[in-house]
Amino acid sequence: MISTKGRYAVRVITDLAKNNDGGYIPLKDIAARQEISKKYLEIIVKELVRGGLITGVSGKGGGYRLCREPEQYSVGEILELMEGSMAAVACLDKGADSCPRAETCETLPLWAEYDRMTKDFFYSKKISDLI
Amino acid sequence: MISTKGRYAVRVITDLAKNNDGGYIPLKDIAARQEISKKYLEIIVKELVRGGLITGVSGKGGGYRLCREPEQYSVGEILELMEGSMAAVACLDKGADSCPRAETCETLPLWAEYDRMTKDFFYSKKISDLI
DNA sequence: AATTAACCTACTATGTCAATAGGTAATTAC
DNA sequence: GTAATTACCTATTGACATAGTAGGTTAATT
Repeated sequence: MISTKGRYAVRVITDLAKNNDGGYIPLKDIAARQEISKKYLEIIVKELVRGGLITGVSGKGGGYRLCREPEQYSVGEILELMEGSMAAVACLDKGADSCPRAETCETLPLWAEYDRMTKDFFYSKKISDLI
Repeated sequence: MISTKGRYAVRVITDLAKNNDGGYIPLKDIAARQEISKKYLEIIVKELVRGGLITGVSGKGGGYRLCREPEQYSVGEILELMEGSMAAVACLDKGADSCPRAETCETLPLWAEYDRMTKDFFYSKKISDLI
């Protein structure tokens, strides 16, 4: 299940795209529009900044801004950044020591197919599709 | 992410389908073949029995058996039984009090589309496809 | 009666989720 | 230079889920 962090992050990026006026948008405004606690959003935007998806500027007139055009953000990369991984099962997670049963496992191909489908879906969805 | 309970349950059903000889298969054998702790599998098969997917018989010569043909088991129903739900996001979970922002939420249609795709995928996959 | 195997209740360590709290640093307006 | 604004930082917390383990009881067969 997709966590609030991932979902809220997509909403933040969407909000920034929709309300872009060329300047910086304070988190306070995003929190108000999206009806999400500003305190919790801080955690999320911090990771978005660290991941290079948005930039922040302190002080009066400061706030956050997208780094690229909305059509260049895929939902997939946002989710992957926030959730750490988009793997459907532990066996397919990055850094998962390859299971000794992988060769004979009858279900692994199923999970792999689902994993591929999920990634294809979210990486092909762009923020511009949501506005 | 799909939990071990869900994944192991699919492996149990698949194992029962593959090793069906008309009789009952003791959990000990399944545990040995699948290399999963018998103790943990007990929890899983108990739920499969309660959900009406398999039947169990105690005593010598006892064990577990499928109730239907392998092609009549969808992976989706197994996962839904074990995980309690297959909802991709909390907003779409059964029993979720409908969000007041549902009408205006820009991301809800995205999650709903993903949710549908996931359910379609797993409900169309049958155990017979895995053997 | 002995054996086998399902069935049952309870417990537990670990980790993640979804936040909250309180403070510091940077930038601008006056 | 001071006040206001805003990002940025560390730490903590309660609730819940996950992935099991432990030990015992009932049921059926040989």
